[in-house]
Amino acid sequence: MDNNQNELNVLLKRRKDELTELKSRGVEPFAYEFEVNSNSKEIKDKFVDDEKKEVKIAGRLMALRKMGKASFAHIQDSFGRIQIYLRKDEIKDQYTAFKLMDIGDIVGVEGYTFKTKTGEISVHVTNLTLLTKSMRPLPITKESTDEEGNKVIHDQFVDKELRYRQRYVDLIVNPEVRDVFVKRSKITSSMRRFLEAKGYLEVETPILQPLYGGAAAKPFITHHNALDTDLYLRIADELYLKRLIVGGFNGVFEISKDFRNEGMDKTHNPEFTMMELYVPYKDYNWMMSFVEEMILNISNDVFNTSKFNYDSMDIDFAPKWKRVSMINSLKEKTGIDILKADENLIKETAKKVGCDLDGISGKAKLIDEIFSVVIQPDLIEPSFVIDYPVELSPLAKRHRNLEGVVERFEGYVAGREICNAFSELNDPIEQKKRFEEQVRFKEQGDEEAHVIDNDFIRALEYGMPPTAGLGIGLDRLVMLLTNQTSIKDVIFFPQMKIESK
RNA sequence: GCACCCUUAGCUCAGUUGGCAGAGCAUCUGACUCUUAAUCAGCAGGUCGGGGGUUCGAAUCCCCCAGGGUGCACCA
Repeated sequence: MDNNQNELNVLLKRRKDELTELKSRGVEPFAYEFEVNSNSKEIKDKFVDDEKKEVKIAGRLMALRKMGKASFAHIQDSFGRIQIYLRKDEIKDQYTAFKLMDIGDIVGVEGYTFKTKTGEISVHVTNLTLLTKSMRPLPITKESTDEEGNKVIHDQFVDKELRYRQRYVDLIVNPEVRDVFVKRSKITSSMRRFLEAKGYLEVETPILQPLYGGAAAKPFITHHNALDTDLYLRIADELYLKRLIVGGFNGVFEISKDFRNEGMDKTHNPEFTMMELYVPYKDYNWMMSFVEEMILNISNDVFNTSKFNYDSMDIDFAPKWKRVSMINSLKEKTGIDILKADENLIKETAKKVGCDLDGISGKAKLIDEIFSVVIQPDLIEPSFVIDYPVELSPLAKRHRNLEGVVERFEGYVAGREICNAFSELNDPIEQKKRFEEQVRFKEQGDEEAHVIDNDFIRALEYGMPPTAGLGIGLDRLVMLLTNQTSIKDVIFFPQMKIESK
């Protein structure tokens, strides 16, 4: 990139010249360390009027107001911004060096706290050390305060492409971006603590797999040279985690990346983060309560509330979430019993409710499609949709009472799916039949149908206890809790096309 | 994958009917010891995303390409 960079070259050259000039004055432009004993936030929080407290802080110069023999500047550290004040008569040569510094340079500041006559808590500099000379100009944004005291940002750095490709710049100049990712980290660690406190073991299973399974999706294919064999990047953790339940663990979970070779949009990135949990001797009813408890716990832990607003929708994670039977709700909305209806009737119904049937075949997929049109958009408050057609769920256990459905639920919030869970199928004979059915789907052209995993069958043959399993898409959960409508805004480095030139 | 929209200075954006490519900020020069979107004066900065076409003349109209965004399709 960087086409047409004459002007940019001028700016880069200027900074290079300054670097040379600083070196010739004996200033090391890339220092080795600097010990701090405070930060921008702590200084502001603990400031007492008339107290000149000695502090050492470090940060990036983000605004400069040079006035001949005295200057103000704002430096930004990982906690925020604070103003510094420098006088030539006090810091002498360092003031000359300061005049060669730019927005973007990282400095170490020694000084004492004070309040300016306009009331801003600041640091009066007694020693200024250049820590890193910035060789490239940052996008300049400016902040002001309107009459109501709200912060107004001018010339905000908004180019989506540049922000995603150069996330480091985005993080420097758009503080709210940083907040989202801090929240993301806290959500993940809160979830991890919750699961560990319940006594479940965090494990790691293969990302490179000779067979892919556990979900309906197209995989990425890669090649191992020494084994001279193709391997798949995992599309789900499920089948390996269930092998570990066979192995006797009292509950295992994994938080990690899955990969699906499919389209990209506001809710899909080719690599995404999943949390999968498997707990022996439990079923999907137990898991529903568990999800309610876990999500509530995370929202209270990280946000101190169970109430959120997502994309103008009010959401409350306080239990108990609504239970919606897929079969019954479809009966109510369309008047047909989808389990008894034949494919033609279902197809007619699908057309009637306005489904786009391109590329959709088979009873199960038609049902799924009708559901997504007539039910899903109304699931704003946290809800569990329960009891799915067996054809859609080859790894789930048949319902103990209802014919044709499995014990499965998906959690929906704000019309979006956030988790998927079931009573796990542990009958190896039936599992084999279900896999064989998937193979038939595949032969009929369903590219996403499961492949048969004989080692997994073998594991089940040794005996897997009744088990409840759960998958939560972390990225989407983070989107909900941080009110982001694009998955790209909760992933540091979303997948982009390769930069040309 | 399909449709539509966007791409002009380092950043944010104007640019009329096709008629000399503009502003603010940043940079540069100078002034300025409590400023805060600092201020004041001056200078400079462009292959208008790339390529082709129409035209006396294209940032502007047409075609192709690239990147990005949005919607649809598919999926979690």
